[in-house]
Amino acid sequence: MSDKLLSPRELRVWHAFKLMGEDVLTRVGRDISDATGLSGSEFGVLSRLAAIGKGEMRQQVLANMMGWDKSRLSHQLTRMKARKLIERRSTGNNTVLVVLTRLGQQKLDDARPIHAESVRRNLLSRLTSEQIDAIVRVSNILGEDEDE
Amino acid sequence: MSDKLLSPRELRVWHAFKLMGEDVLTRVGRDISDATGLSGSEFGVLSRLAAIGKGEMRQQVLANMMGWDKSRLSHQLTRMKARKLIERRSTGNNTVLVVLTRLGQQKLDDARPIHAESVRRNLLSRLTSEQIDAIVRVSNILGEDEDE
DNA sequence: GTAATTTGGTTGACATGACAACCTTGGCGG
DNA sequence: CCGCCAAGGTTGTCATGTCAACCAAATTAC
Repeated sequence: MSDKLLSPRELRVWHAFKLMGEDVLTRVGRDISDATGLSGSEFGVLSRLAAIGKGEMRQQVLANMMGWDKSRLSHQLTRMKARKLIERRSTGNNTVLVVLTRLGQQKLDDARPIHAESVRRNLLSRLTSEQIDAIVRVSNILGEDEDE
Repeated sequence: MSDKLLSPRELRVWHAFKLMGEDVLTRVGRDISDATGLSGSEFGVLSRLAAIGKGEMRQQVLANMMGWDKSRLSHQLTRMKARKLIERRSTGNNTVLVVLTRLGQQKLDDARPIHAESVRRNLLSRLTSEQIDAIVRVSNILGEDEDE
C-alpha cells in the first residue's frame, strides 16, 4: 500500500476522481452558456452578489465565497465590467464595492432556472440520496486544510 | 423538489461538489509543479505515453485516453515539444506519432513518486475505503452519457 | 512619529482551454 | 477518373487561470 508509485487500483481511483468533476462542470457550464451567454464563472459571481440582498459586496468577501484569490477575481471582474454585468464602486478608503448592474441581474434571472435544471439533470437526479450525502461528507473532509 | 430554482440544500451540494474536485486537483498539480516543473497536464500526457510500452502513440489515441479534443491536445503537444518533452514523428500518411523524449522520460520518472505521494496525502489517505468506493461508483454514473 | 508590515487591489506576462475555420490524405460512389 | 466527404491534425482567436511584481491605504512596532 505504500510503494513509491500508485498501484493500478489507486490510479483508477485517481482518474475517476478527476473525471467526475470535470465532466459535470463542463456540462453545466455549457448549458448555461448556450442558453444565456454567461460562462459558469460569471454565473457564479453574479449568484453570490445577488445572494446577499443588496447585490453589492467587497471584493475580498466575494473572493472568499468563490474560493478564488484576489488576482483571479480582479481579472474576472474586469472582464465582467466590460460586459456591463457589474460595476466597481470605490468607497473612498482603499476598498472596492462590486455592484450588480441591471443587465447583470437580468442575465442572472435568465440563467437561474437553466442552472437549476442542469444541475439536477447532470448531478442530483442521477445519484441516490446516500451518494449525495457521501459527496457532501467527502467534500468537507477534502476541503479541510492539510495540516490540522 | 422540483421548483424552478435550487433549494439551499441543493445549492450546498452543488458547491460542495464543485469545490471537491478543484481543491484536490490544484494541490496535486502544485506539488508536481513545485518539485519537477511539470504541469499537471504535462504529467498526464507523459504518463499515458509511457504507459503503453514504447512511449509512442497516435494523437487520436492519446486524445481519447485523456478525454481531450484534438485541438486541445495539439496545442498542448506544441508546447511540450517546445519544452523538449516529446517529439512528433510523421508517419508518411497523415497520422502523427507522439514520442517521449529522453528528457520527457526523465522528468516523468522524477514526478511519479511525487504524484503518488501527493495523491495519497491529498485524497486517498483522508478517506475511508467505503468513501473511496463511493467515489468510483459515482464517477462511473456521472461519466455515462446523458441519453441512454 | 515613523519605519516595517499587513491588507486590499491592479497589472503584465504567460500557460491553458474552447471553438471554429482550415488543410491534407484516404476512401468511396459513380 | 472525378467529385465528395470523413478522418487526422493545425492554427487563430478569445476567455480563463496562475504567478509575481507592484501600488496605496491602514496597522503595528518601536
